[in-house]
Amino acid sequence: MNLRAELEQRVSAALQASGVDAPAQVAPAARPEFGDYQANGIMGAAKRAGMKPRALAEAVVSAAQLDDLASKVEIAGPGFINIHLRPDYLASMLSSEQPLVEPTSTPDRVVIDYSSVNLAKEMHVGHLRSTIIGDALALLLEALGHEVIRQNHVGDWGTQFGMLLAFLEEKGEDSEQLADLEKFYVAAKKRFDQDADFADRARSKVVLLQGGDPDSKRLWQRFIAVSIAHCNEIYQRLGVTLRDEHIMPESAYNADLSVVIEELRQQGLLSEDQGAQCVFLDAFKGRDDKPLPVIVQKSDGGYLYATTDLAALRYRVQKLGANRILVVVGAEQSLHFQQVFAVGRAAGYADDETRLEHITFGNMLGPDGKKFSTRAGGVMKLSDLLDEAEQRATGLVAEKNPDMDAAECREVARVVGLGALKYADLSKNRTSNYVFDWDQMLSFEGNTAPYLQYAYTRIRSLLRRGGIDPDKLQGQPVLTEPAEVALALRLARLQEVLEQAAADAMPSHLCTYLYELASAYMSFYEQCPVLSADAKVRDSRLLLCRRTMQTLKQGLDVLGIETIERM
RNA sequence: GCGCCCGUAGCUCAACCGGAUAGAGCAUCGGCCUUCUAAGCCGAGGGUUGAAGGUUCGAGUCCUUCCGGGCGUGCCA
Repeated sequence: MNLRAELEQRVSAALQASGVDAPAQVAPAARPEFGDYQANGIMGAAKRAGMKPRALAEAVVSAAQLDDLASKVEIAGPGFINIHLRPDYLASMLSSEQPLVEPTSTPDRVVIDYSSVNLAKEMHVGHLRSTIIGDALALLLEALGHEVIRQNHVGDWGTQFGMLLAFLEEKGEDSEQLADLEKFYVAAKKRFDQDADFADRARSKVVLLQGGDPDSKRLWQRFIAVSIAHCNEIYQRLGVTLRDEHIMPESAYNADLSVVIEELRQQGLLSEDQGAQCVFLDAFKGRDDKPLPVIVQKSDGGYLYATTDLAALRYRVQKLGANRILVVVGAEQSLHFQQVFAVGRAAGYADDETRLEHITFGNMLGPDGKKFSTRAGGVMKLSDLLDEAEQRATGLVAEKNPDMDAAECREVARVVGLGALKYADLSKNRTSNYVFDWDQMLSFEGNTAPYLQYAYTRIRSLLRRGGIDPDKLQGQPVLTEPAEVALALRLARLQEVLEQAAADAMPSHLCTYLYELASAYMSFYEQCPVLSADAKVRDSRLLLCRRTMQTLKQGLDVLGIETIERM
C-alpha cells in the first residue's frame, strides 16, 4: 500500500469536509518529534480561503478519519498536522499476507529509449549512464505493473559507416581487426584523414549503401553484426536486460523519413529556408530573437537526426501504442528533444495525453572534475571499466576474506564490483554531472552498493545460523522497541517510494530509500538480538528480518544489482 | 550575444508541486567485539545554501540582477 497516498487522500477529504478544496500535501515528517508524516497543505489552503490556519487545522483534525492508522494527530507550529502512526498498523502492513509491491491499477505502455549506442564504435564510458539508468527505469516500471517496451535506438547509418566500409573492404571482411572495434575505428579514421583517395571512396560508399547497393549492404550488415555482438557482451556483463529484439536501428526508419516530411508538409508546418526544409515554431527563438528552425531535410535532400527522431516518435505512438515515452539521452541534447517533442505534438504524432520525457543526465567526471578519461587522456572503453571494477573489488574481497576460496571470491567480487559501479551512478541525482571515484563507490561505507549488499548478507547469514527457512515464517511482527518501529516504518514505505521514483523517473529516490532501510536494519541488528530472544519476540523479529531481506532484494533487483549469500 | 542546466560542510552527495532547527557519508575526534559477519553500531565538532535584492505567514527551492562553471545555439549525431 502507498502509505503517503492513503494519508494524502484522507487528509484531503477532511479538508474538503472542512469546506476547503486543497491538497493536504502529506510528506514524511521532517523530524522524529513531528511524528511519521506531516500535512503541509493547511497553511496555504487557509490563506486562499481567508481562514485562520490553526482554526482550519483543528477542523481538519476533527474531520479526519485516521483512528485505524494513527495513534496521535496533532497540530503544530503555524498549522502543520503531525501524524504519528500506530505501531500495530505498521505491523499489519508487514504481515506475511501483504505483498511487497502492488501493481498499478492504471498501467501505462511505456517506451524507453536507452543505451542507443553508435555501432560505428565500441561502447565507452559515455554509454554507461544511459544504459544503466534506462535499464533501471525499465525494471522499475515493470515492477509496478506497467508495460515496458525497450527500444535500443542504435546508430547504424550515416557518413561514418562509409569510412568503415571502405576500410573493411580494404582489410578484407573477415579482418581480425574487427575484434577491437575501437582500434578499427581509429585506424579507419586515420586513413580517412590522411588519404584523399580513401576519403573519396568512403564518401561514395555511403552513397552506394544508401542507394541499396547489394555488396555495400552485405558488408555493412557484416559490420553491424560484429558491433552488436560487442554490445551484447557488455550488456550481459552489466546484467542489462537489452536483447536483440529491442534493437530498433536508425536505418529501420529510412522508409518513413520521406513520409514524415510529407505529413509535415500536409499539416502546413514546413517552410523552405535557404534550401532546407524547416519547421518554425514560436517557442524556439535563436539569435536576435529570430525564429529558430528545426531542420528536417537538408538542402541536398538528406535527412537529419531530427527527422529520424520524429519518425521514431511517430512509430512509438502509432505502432507501439505508447502513452509514455522516455528517452534516456544526455543533457546536451536537451534543445533537440524539446524541438522534436514540440514538432511531434504539432504534427499530431503525440496528443496531450501522451507523455514525452527526455530523461536527461549529466556527465561522468574524473577525480579532477574534468570529463572522465583514461590516464592517457582518451575515451575509456566500457569493457576496460568493467574489468577494473571487478579487479579492484577482487582485491578488497580477498583482503576481507582471506579464507574464502578463489571461485567464491571471484563471484563475490564480480557482484560487488559491478553493483558498486552501477549504484554509484544510479544513486546520484541523474540530472547533474557526477564525480567518478573508485575509492568512494567501493569503500563499503556510506550510501554504496556494498553496504546494501552487506546488509542483505547479514540477514542471510542470520537465517542460516538459526536454521530458519524464511518461506515458512507466518504472521505479523509485534513492534515494541524503537529500532523495530523505525525499521518497520521504512519497510512500509517501499510502495510509495517505488511509485515516486517511477513518476519522476528518478532511480536515485529508490537508492536513498534503500540506504535508509539498510541503515535502519543495521541499528535494529545492533540493538535487538534475534536468535537469542524469547520465542514470541524472536518470531516477530524474524519476520522483520525476512521483510527487510525481501525489500532489499526487490529494490536491488529493480536497480539491476545482484545480491550474494555471503561477503 | 541568446537559451538551458548547475553552484549546499574540507570532499562526495541529499533535501518529494515553497514548510518547522538545511540532512547523510567520507575525512577529523571520542566510545562499542566472551552475544546473530566490526565491510558494522553509537556519539562529537563542522553551514551567511556563490553574492545582492524581491515575492510571503514561511525561500536551498519562486522572481530580478550579478559572479563562477558546464552544455547548447538553421543544414553532424
